[in-house]
Amino acid sequence: MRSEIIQNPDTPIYPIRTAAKMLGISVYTLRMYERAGLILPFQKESSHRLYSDTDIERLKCIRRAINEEKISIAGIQRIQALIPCWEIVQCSQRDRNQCEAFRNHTQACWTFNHLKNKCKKRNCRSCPVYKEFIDCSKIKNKIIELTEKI
Amino acid sequence: MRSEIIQNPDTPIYPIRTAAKMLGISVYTLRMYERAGLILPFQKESSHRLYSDTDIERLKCIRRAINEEKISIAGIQRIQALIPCWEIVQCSQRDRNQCEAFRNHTQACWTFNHLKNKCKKRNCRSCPVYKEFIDCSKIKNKIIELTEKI
DNA sequence: AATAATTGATATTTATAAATATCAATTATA
DNA sequence: TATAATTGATATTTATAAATATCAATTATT
Repeated sequence: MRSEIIQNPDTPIYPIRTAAKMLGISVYTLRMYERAGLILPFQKESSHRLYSDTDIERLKCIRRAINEEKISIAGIQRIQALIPCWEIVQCSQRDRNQCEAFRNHTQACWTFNHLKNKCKKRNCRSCPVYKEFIDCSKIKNKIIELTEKI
Repeated sequence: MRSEIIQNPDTPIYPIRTAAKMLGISVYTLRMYERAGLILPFQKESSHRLYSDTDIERLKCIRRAINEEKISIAGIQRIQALIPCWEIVQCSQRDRNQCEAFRNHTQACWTFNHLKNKCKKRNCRSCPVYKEFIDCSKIKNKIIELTEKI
């Protein structure tokens, strides 16, 4: 409430119950989405989750996809798996070969442990792959953009 | 039965009832998939549908996606909409500007009437965009391939 | 000190997509 | 000529995903 004017929308501020209330859903549902790899809330040292305004936006998007657009959770996972992360983070051929996410086509890259490639040091929550695709509907435009460079 | 040895798998031979039996589903379901734009069966001059062996394969894939992988029909539509058709058929900038499918991100290109661009003359059923993606899981590899050319 | 969040496994409810089935009049097939 | 496919709109059934809710022991927050 206090510093809302200067608040960065990416700052994790809402505890899970507050986030659930803002979205009109239960805490259980929020955790279900997290287990499915659709979201990546901020984890404090204490292991308590915190959600930012951007997280809330992302979640609204997910809710819309499920409830209005009738895409199942498994469907959203498959769509997110098509984000061309290897181009966004500029993976080398070696990085790709070492990357489980690169080979996979069922889950978003941020649901993997990147132990062997350049994403090892990266915090997925602040990675452009995660941040750029709050809205699933932007993936096609990204693919267009990347194939246009040729 | 007769010429099965020399039969091209793309030749439309099975009437809808036969196709339904081969898949263990009803004729209604088959038409539902068609209305959703997931398949494009051959239409005779008489307007009766005929399905090829390749169509049956495609349908098995769709069944697997729905029943085992738990992707909803709306989800499959969104995934198919991400096939980079503009690259496969080599659309010009002008073609793209004239193409409804290019702008869309909810349905596969073959569900549109291509009246104004190079696909106008094309029969989607024999188009490589349709033929190459019998299996949805191949889309990511295509995107990789196309972004690798750079 | 009281309230809230954590884990994970499981159970229940509810909402709805998917699948099947009508209808009837028409046309095509074998 | 009997059987099968066509249209489109609508209705019903059924299967299951999505959502909510348990549990209890532990830890964190305010």
